[in-house]
Amino acid sequence: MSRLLLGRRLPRELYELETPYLARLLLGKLLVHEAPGGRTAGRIVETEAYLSHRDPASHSARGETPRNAAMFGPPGHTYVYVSYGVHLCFNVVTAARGIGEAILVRALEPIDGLDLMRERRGVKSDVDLCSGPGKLTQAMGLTLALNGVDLVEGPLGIWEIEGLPVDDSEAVTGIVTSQRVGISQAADLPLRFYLQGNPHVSRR
DNA sequence: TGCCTGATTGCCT
DNA sequence: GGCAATCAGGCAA
Repeated sequence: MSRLLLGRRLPRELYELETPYLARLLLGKLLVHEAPGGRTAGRIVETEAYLSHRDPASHSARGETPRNAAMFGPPGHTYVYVSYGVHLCFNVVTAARGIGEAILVRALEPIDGLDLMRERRGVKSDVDLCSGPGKLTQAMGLTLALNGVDLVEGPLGIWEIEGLPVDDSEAVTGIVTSQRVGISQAADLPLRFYLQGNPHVSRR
């Protein structure tokens, strides 16, 4: 996918933008992982914002612990954690160091390295490769070893690409704002964002 | 120390 | 639609 050369990696300053605003801005951007086994990349189609102490659903709401320490780290780094003891969730740390805000990437549209994704996931349909937070970490080969790493440089990054090919199975008509998925605290806050009509969004 | 819950997924009925 | 898998953190005792 030589188109990558036409894009630019998102700069540090971008990750200091207001978290809900940035969650919308990340839609359509490309998450790229250069792993030893090969490159995988996916277009971000669904995100959720998690705020600091003012958001009881956020891992950071009760202060810093060894588990959520990366969430309090510098912006533009990752926060990866184990969910339900089984799956991993991938977050982008935002706001200044010590604040504790992040964006959960909930779904990707597979763009590059599809064969490697299929191998890792072992599913029949390509729609099942990255259509959920636990699915995409598996498909992209993300591990706990990538918790706290820098997205501005290194093997894992987010790119803005000119003319990125888009899934044409359904027309994308805009950005939808809704309630976050799978939480009970502050469930009414409109902090989930996804591309309307995109078949890779986790819940339609 | 022990119990309960959860930013989920996939298999079973 | 129901439910098990599987484990770390939070909180009660």
